[in-house]
Amino acid sequence: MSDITIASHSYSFDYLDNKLSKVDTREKIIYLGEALFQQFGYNGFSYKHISDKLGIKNAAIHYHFPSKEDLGVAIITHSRNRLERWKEKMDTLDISPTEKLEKYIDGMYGWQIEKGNRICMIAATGTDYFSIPEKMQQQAQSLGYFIRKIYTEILEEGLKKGEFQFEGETKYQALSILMTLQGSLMTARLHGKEVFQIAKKQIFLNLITKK
Amino acid sequence: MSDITIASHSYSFDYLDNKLSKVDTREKIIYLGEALFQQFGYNGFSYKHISDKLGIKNAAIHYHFPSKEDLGVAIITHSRNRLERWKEKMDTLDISPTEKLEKYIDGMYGWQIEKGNRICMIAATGTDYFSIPEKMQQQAQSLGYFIRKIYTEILEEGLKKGEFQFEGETKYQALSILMTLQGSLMTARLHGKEVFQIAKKQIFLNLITKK
DNA sequence: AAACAAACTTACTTAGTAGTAAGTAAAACA
DNA sequence: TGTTTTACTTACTACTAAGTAAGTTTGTTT
Repeated sequence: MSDITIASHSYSFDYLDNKLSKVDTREKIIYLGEALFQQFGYNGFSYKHISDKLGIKNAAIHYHFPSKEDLGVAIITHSRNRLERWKEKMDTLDISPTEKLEKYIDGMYGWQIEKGNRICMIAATGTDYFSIPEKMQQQAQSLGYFIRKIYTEILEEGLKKGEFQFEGETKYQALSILMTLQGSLMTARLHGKEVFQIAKKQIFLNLITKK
Repeated sequence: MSDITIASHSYSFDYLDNKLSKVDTREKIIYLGEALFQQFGYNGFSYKHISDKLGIKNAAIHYHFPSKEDLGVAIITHSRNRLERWKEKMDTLDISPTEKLEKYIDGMYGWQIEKGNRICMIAATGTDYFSIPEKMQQQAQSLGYFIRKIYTEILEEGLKKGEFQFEGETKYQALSILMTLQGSLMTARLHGKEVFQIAKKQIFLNLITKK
């Protein structure tokens, strides 16, 4: 039984099973919570969805995360930690800005489409912004700035090396690219996965130096 | 009493009062429902929020809209009708593609930021996509294609008249612009209204012919 | 004046939500 | 070996959600 039903929409979490079986309950809750949060929003999932899926009782989740706010905070923290660890690994690679940008786009956005039509953490917190606790809002803000910084640095490097060419300030071009990617994950739900590939293609077309 | 509180976030609806006082209850419900939907999401608002604000009982809303699905459908229909009427008016204006694009961006996205940090209807339906009724999903899809067509036509005209210059297919550039605008409304919640202006600026920088 | 329908209210049901208090089994510790 | 701690379960509470059935008021039609 690897399915979960929310609002008559049955969703498969098979892809989580492998990971879930290897870690403890606390981590399982965060993993599943993260997926649910990015698929159904903060108001769209409950402790029961998680406990049913994990074969435990809802009180068990309250043991690990007394309030939903605690869980929400843990989810964003987990998401950020994973991104930071991944960035460290990426930084050791000696690749061109163009390759780097593509790896970042695929690593941060591409897989979310494949794995259950998720939207990114910034979009997930953004849409529910006025109904999530203040702590989560602050975390999301900070995560957003962190991501903007990453992309600004990549564009900066691409400019210097002459691989990229664009108008306006680098940090604003980076922000613009991120907003496009955010929007593409959402639009992909309505109009299909292809729109993400289209977004990616247009981003590079608008960026790569014309010869 | 012009405020409504959802998840300890009090929100002002003053700007609706003027309009609300002139129309009947059914229309008031749709007006307010639309605002709430775009601010808090489909799962984030209830009949009680609406009835409290309008000084009626929740059953009164059920009289006009037996199920929440009926209300949701009415909200998207209303949103689409307004856009269609507005487009008809816009089509009579004899303005350049550049001016036209700016008017469309401000008319469809700009005011949403000012009036209660709304996200656009496509983003609102996209984030809650898996927990909204199928009818709403279909309507949202159709509305999305309609909007894409509008922007594609503007870009097409701009290309012909030599005002715009961009890489890739016109319909994909239009889609890319729309996704950027969508993302900007969401990011504006976390990082402030300025990001919408930045998005707009970058869109035009990437579009306007360099001399 | 009587009948009817529109637009509600009152009062309720059912189901789901976050959260809690008290108890339990097994592992870790002293 | 006895005690404490960890990780739960059982069994609840308080609350909010959508939705409904029956009654009430008000205005309109016949």
